[in-house]
Amino acid sequence: MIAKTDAQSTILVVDDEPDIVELITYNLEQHGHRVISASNGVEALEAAKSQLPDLIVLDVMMPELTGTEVAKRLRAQSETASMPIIMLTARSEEADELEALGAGADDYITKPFSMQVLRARIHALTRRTSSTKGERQSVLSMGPISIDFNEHRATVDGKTIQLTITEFRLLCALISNPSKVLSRPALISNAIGPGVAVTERTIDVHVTAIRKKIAPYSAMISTVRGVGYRADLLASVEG
Amino acid sequence: MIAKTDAQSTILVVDDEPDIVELITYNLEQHGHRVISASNGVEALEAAKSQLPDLIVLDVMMPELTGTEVAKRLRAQSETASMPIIMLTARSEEADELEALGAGADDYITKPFSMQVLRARIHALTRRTSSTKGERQSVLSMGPISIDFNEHRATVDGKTIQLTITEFRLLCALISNPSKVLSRPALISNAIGPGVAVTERTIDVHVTAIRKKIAPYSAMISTVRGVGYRADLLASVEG
DNA sequence: TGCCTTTGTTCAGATTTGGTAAACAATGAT
DNA sequence: ATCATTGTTTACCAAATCTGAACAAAGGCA
Repeated sequence: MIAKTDAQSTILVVDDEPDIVELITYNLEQHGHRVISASNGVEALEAAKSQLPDLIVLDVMMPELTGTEVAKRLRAQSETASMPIIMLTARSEEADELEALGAGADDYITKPFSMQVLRARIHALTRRTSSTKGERQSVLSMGPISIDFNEHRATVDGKTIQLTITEFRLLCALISNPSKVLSRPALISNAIGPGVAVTERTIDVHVTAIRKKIAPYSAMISTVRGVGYRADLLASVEG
Repeated sequence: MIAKTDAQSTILVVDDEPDIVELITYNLEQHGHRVISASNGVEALEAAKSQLPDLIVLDVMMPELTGTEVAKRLRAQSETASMPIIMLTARSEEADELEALGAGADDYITKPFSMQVLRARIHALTRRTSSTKGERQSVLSMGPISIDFNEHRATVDGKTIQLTITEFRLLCALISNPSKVLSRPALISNAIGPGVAVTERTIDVHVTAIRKKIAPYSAMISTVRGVGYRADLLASVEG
């Protein structure tokens, strides 16, 4: 989970101009996305429903079904209701933008646009949507503890502490979900590997090790009896 | 009343020009948002951490700490890492936009902008985050008592109370069914486990324990003689 | 009122759960 | 091959918690 990039997301590109579709498709594929396309609203709705892409890039001006209308219908269907939508348009009128956003679009870009900007916006949106984790930020901190994902290092009060891989991942999982209680199975799945069968008590052993190493802040990882563990700033205050 | 006022969101507005702050504040308040403001990056970081707003409107060009830098630091703190950020800027250079989005902003608007557009984008962003953040209703409240499932934590008048797992589940069952009487067998099935055989009187013991811990609101859990228990706001009013 | 049922409360044994050390296994380096 | 490091399991202990029993209190009813 830690090294997950947004690279694998599937993106549906909808435009009635083949050139535009091809341009976007090519560029996004170059950057590691899986791309499917549609050239009109009806196709777009079908593709969205059957393929469940992670994001839709949707042209507003299309014959028959406009992008706005497509967005509305997507929002009305429970399977696609929360699918991120970026609208493309040649017109930059404020009214158009309001209509698009009102129809349920998450973002609105006017043509001509730079592919870099489109990618940045796709990234911003998928980062938020793509499930619960995966802040790609390289350093994340919680009170006196901070973690550098890239360098695979953790520091307490600015001093580096020596964590093993498993301990590091466990601490990441806990700190990435502040105050949230994570069950032992969830922690195993996060820190050791999904589907790997290990005793739940293994987690306890690692937690003990981490607590020793983050002293004097060991209370930041609190045990929730019968449920799991939680990383929390307040816990250390209260004792 | 049981309904809470999270219908309108709290928004942090950050800009070093007082006029802009006032304009945005006034307009957003007119539309039912709660607004807090900051005039520089340091204030912004403090406010974001202590107030935990639902969204931040952040000017890029500020003395000392730039908006981009503020965004990066927010993303690096686990408490604020997933806070939605809309960047404002006077410049519409592509490089600026990429830098802002790269720093973790969710959206980017160039000045001069229309308040309608800003509101529409705020709406689009809060709609998305409020729906995806709590994968399931993570917090449930009834008067002074509230329960957070993710954090596995119950609070009375904002103060955390220490519940055992059975007490926690029992309270959940009761509060999830406001004013509804739950029989002891139903409570056993809910809080202890379906099919688990325990004496019905065990529930009484746990209810007693809960009542002590939620004092002075112990009357919120009322006994219905011969039937079971009920959690109810009104019960505490009449005392 | 007096009787009987239901509920409140306390308490102690039984049980579950978590902390930790140590044994054991696996992995990787020299 | 040997050793060091890390991961996992196991075992034992301590602590938290559950639960049934016992008794007191309250409520309902004739």
